[in-house]
Order: sequence, then structure tokens, then C-alpha cells
Amino acid sequence: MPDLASLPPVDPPSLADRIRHEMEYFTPSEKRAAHVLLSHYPFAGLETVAEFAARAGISAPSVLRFVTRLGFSGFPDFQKHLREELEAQLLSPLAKAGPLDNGQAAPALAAFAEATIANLRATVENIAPAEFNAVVTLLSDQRRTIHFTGGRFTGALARYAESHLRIVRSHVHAIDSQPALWRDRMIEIGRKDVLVVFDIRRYQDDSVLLAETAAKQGATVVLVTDPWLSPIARVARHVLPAHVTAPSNWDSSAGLMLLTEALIGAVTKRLWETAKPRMEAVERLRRSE
Amino acid sequence: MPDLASLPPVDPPSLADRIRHEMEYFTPSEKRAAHVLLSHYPFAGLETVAEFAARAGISAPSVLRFVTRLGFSGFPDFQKHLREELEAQLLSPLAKAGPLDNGQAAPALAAFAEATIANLRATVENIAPAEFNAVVTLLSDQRRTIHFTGGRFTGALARYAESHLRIVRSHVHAIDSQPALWRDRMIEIGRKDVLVVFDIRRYQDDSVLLAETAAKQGATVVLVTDPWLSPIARVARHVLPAHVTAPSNWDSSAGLMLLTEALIGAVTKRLWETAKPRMEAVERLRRSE
DNA sequence: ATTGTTTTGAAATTTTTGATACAGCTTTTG
DNA sequence: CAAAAGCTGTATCAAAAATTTCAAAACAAT
Repeated sequence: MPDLASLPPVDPPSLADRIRHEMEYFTPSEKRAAHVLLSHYPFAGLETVAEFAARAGISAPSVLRFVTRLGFSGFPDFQKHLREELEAQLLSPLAKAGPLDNGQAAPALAAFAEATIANLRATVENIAPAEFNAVVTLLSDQRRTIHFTGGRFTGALARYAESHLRIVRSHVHAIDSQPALWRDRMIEIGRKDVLVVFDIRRYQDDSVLLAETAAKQGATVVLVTDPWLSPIARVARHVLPAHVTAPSNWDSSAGLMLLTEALIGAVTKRLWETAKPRMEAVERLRRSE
Repeated sequence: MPDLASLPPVDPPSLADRIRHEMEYFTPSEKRAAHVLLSHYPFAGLETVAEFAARAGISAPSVLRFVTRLGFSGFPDFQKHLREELEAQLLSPLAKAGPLDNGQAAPALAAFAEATIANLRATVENIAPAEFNAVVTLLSDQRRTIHFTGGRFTGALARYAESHLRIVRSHVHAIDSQPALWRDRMIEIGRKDVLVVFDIRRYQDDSVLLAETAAKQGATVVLVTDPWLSPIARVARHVLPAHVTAPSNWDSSAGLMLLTEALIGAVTKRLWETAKPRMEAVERLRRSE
């Protein structure tokens, strides 16, 4: 298997290129279709057959023959290709935005960083401000008890969040997602509790069960997940999706980390009056150990 | 009155913006639809109702109710709007690749993201490629035993690294940095072992002691730290510094996360021959649970 | 001109798609 | 705790879309 990252960065020939090259072999009707498509590429092709035909001044069957001749099995197939091509084209400029490197950095690391940065941008742009703020408010409510949990991989993020927030305020816990370990804890979770779950694809049954149970008992569930949304979204009051695709066999959690840190930072700021003495006390304890 | 044409080229608020702002008023199902649409904007909306519904994990009628609520007369009307918006955006002088979309995102989150991205760039540029590659090689050596550890906050990163690498290869462990818990472990650590320590400022005495002890016994120490370098650097064979400053009362670990994920990704690629069957086995176990 | 070939569109057909009614369930409210 | 309001999915239906059929028109070659 060739290393994807090492392939030359050549854009695949778009359908438009092919059409231009084959133009000479088209029948007159097909040429009209081709010209209309190329002049509004690719949007003319995203309408219905009838609209496309009308725009080109030809009949629907001629349009169908045109796309068939291009090698598609039917009009929907043709449209699917256009959508995918458009999506790829629209996303790639982002990745190319600012080539990091000057040849210095390790290529694997540079590529990873580029992808991660693109993820962070996409993540920020897809978060609803109200949603983010609502979660900050929730986590800043000192009357509530906060629980963090995650799956096999994301459990580390839960722990990361907990290790910070527990210093800012009290009533903060991390829950291991193994059922055996949370079954007994569960009885005390109720209406005043907030459960923050980290769950990305290969959504973990344990986490889903945990969240569902908590929700059933009246807890407010906050979900931090990927754009495909963990099934927990069903019971979650608030959902914060982060992009996770990376040039690796693993998903990247950097976006989740960003959200976590931004949340913690915002809560710390909001609770600063009470957080400051707490943080100082912790510091004092550390030194006198 | 100013000439309309001379007004600043402000993009009309896209549908995506509106959705982000109205998110809080949506029903749970509508939120799922909204999140899926935003995370693949606008392509998720260009498919059929059924496909969109399946992608969002809701029913077709819920999708219809969603678009109706957005003010469209029906699904085709909605799609038409998406196409037109897309076309306008694509034709306009290439849209914003620059600073993150300000007005939309939660300001705290956007600021945090900007700082994090700057950190990642700075981190990548300050890593010596040879150093990075050497660590990859080290972690890919199946004859060695790998231990991950970290402090109060960075311990989560150690656990994150371990949870991935343990699937790729064997002889991978996480060590809690509390001395009581590693004292006994320490006796088995020797020349063939690799200790990867995460340690950023307020460098933790426990971690320093652990690293020094391991080094004294002949282990190879890899340090992932901040630019001010933990004292562990003196005993470390390899040092990977990451930038950590953020608009928060806390340091950001996103750079450490980037390095961790890049390392794991590179090791996974290098050991792919043996990692693949292991990962498949884990997958199979998960399913049959 | 006449025949054979290719191209084309009107109409019929089939498939897909969007829309609706309704009933079960959850959450909220009094 | 019961009633009301709201939300969501199943089943169904109507509309629209894509596709096929087929005969007429255009064209080319003799």
C-alpha cells in the first residue's frame, strides 16, 4: 500500500476536463448540454433532469443520454459525482491554506499539524455560540455536581477536564466508563447533576449506557463528540461536535481537547472570585509537601 | 447616502449562521439535523431527505419539520437555497481563509482556537525532525518496553498515548506518577525500557524523581515538555518541546496532544504489518462483547 | 430521390422522493 | 400525580423525478 502522504499533490482531473476533451465526439444535443454544464459548472448539473434540459434547450432524454455517455449509470449517479467533486475541491483549499513548513519540520509531523489545524478551524466554526455558552454556565453552577466520563481513548480527556475543574470548584468527579465501576455511583446521580461525556466514533456501548442511565435519572447530559454524533446525542441536552479526521489510522482528539480547554478556561474566568483562592491554596499545599 | 456598490463586501449571513444562532430553540431531533448539516455544510443537505435523515439518525419527517422551521416551503426549496448560496460563495472572490470567523463563534472559543493554532505552528517549527524521527524509531522497537507517565494534568496525556499504543504493539504501560504506586514497578525498569514523560511547568517533583530513577537504571527517557524545559531534560535522551500559552489561567496541552498523536500515528504506520491484525482483533473482541 | 443510419423529443412507465396523518411516547405543567 | 402539550417515528400516500419506449425528424450516402 503506497503511503498516501507521499503521493504527489495533484488534483484529480475533474469531470469538466474530461468533457472538454471529449467535446468533439458529442452529438449536437450533447454539446449543448455540455456547454451549459461547463458554463455553470457544476451547479447546472445539480438541478433536476427537466430543469437541466430546459436550460440547455434540449429534451430530458438527451440529457440522460449525455450523462450515460459520460459513463454514469444514471442521473443520480452523475449528481453524486458532482457533489463529491465539489466537496473535495471546497475542502482542499482549507488544507492548503498556509503550508506550514519550510522543509524543516518532520513531514509526518507537519502533515499532522496541518490536518489538526484544519480540524480546529472547522470545529470552532461549527459550534453554536449559545450552545457553548450554555455549557459554560452549566459547569459554572456551583450548586450542581459535575461528572466527566469517556471511552477507551476519550477517557483521558475526561480525566484531563476533571483534573483542572476540580481545582476551580468543588463537586467535580471523573467516572470510569466500565459499568462495574459506575453502577454503584449511579444511584446518587439525579436532577442536580451534570454528566459530561466524551464519545467519538466506535461509540462505546458502556458510555452510551452510562449516559442513558444518567439521563433517565434526570441528570443533564453534555456530549462532546465527532461530527457524526454519538448516539448519546439522543439523550444529551447539549452537543459540542469536533472534527477528528487526521492523516493517521486513528482519529485525532485535538478538537475535543480544544473544546475542553476552552470550556475550562471560560469557567475558570467566570468563577474567578472563588477559583483564585482555591488555586492559591492548592499551590501552597504543593510547595509544602 | 453611500453608494450601495461601494459598501464593504460583507457576505450575507449564510443559512449556517442562522442555524448556529437558533440552535438553542431547536428540538433534540432538529439539533441533530442541524449538527449534521453544519458539519458537512452544505453537502449533507444536497442529498435526499432519506439520506440526510439516516446520516443524522432521525426520521425523514423530522428532517422535513427541520427545514420547514427554517422557513422553507419544502425540501426542494431548501436545496435550491443551498445550491444558490454555494454558487454565490464559490464565485465570490475566494472566501475567508484568514482569521477565524469572528462574529459567529463564541468569542472565548475563537480566541482560544487562535492561540492554540499559533501554538501548534510554533511547536512544529521548533521540533527537530531528527529528534521526532528518533522517538518514532524508539517507540517502534518491539523489543523494548514502553512506559508512559505524566503529572497531575499531563497524566491524562500519558494515558491517552498508552491507550492507543497498547493496541498497536505489546509491552506498553502507563505509570501513575504517585511515588507510592511506582516504587515497586521501578525495579523491573532497565536498559531495554523506554520512559516517555509528559511534564510542563509547575514541573512535578514526582515526575522528576521518577524520570531520574529510571535514567539511573539505564532506561531511555523521552521528555515531552514546554519550551522552558522541565528539569527532566537533563536526564532525557530526547526532548520534544511544545508551546503551551493560552488566553486562560491554565496552560494549553494541545501542542502536547499534537506531538502525541503524530507520534502514535507514525508508529502505527511503521508497524502496520503487525499492528493491523492486532487492531482487527481488538475490533472483533469489542463486537463480540 | 431513396434508403439506411443517427439523432431527437413526446409520451408512457417505473422508480424514487417528499409530504402527511396518526399514534405512541416524553416532557412539562398545573 | 394527572392532564396537557410537545416531540418523534411508522405507515401511507401523492407528487415528482428519472428512465424507457418508440416513432418522427434530420442527415448522409448512394
